[in-house]
Amino acid sequence: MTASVQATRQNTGERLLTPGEVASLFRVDPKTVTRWATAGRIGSIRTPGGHRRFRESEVQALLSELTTEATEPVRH
Amino acid sequence: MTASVQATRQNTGERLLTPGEVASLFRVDPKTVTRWATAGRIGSIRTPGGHRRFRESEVQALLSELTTEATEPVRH
DNA sequence: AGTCAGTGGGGTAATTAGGGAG
DNA sequence: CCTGTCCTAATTACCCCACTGA
Repeated sequence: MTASVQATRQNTGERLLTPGEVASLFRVDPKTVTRWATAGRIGSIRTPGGHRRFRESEVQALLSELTTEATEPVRH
Repeated sequence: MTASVQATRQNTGERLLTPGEVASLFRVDPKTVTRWATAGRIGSIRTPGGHRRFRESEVQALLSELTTEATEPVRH
């Protein structure tokens, strides 16, 4: 089927990450990532079952801010 | 859309997605989408052979509803 | 007639959510 | 204020084999 491959990429090429994957990127516990989502520090998509998925683009953006590492905490 | 793209179209112009396509959108396993249908979390249409198809509008609505969880003011 | 990726059904590990205490 | 760990329950992921769909 040729349509399946195409339909997969229709959504702006937005890749989603699991809490565990995000946790690995930040070197933190998955629970911490969950708290970030609850506090609204990072956007999240919930599956019908209640599990969270995170946009890779948003995660990358947050990682970029970390590499810019200022001595002063980022005011949000 | 007058040319080549002749995807699965219903009378209502409703596009149908396969379990694999829906799974890609939510970053879950196709089997998980099947469980959603079994649990009634998402509507499904069965082919004469028993395979499930899902309405794109319903899937998109699910994604939209569950996309923004943070009601807290997010400042950047 | 065939091929072959995708799906369904069943069952068993691995993640995750949520609260709570350190 | 933020994070890592412990706990139970729920959800999800990966394994098998047989069938469907294009």
